[in-house]
Amino acid sequence: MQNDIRRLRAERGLSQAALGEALGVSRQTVNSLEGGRYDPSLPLAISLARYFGTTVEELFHLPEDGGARG
Amino acid sequence: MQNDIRRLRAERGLSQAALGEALGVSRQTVNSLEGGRYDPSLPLAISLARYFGTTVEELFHLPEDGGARG
DNA sequence: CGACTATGACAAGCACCCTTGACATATGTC
DNA sequence: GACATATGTCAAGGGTGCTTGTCATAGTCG
Repeated sequence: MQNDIRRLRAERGLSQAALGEALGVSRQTVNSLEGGRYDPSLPLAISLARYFGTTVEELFHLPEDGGARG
Repeated sequence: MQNDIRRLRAERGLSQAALGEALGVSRQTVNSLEGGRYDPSLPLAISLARYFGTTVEELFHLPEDGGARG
């Protein structure tokens, strides 16, 4: 499942550790999410979307989703 | 974590089993989600929101959210 | 009553989310 | 070279999402 965490974090000049702290998770969790190693829990996904001022649907993309290609 | 699954399902006249089948999960999963026994995974949450024509943020409410109380 | 549907709930089991702790590389500063 | 920050990755462990299987209750239909 793809996401835009890395891009949004970089736009804000945050380190993975700083983002993790702001969200109440470890830096390894942020790193794993950015690397697509696994999907966040629903509460964490909502917290992430809120933190970046966007929505869960904008931040995370289902595999069947296709993306903004067409 | 609260959600509006039961209400939306009832509005459509679906059984828990029918909804589960439409989403690719078991009826026990639907039952547990409605009963608030646990939160869905992120992919399932997105699928649910889509199925009901709403958003994850509308369908699921963080505990700190307060709700429509004031 | 007998059969079917819908719902609620529990148990065991597997996979996954997230944690802490650790090791490695790359960059920048002194 | 020594130190600090930022990132990537692995391991072990605990909590939880979802599965199949099962039992119980309530309502409807014959």
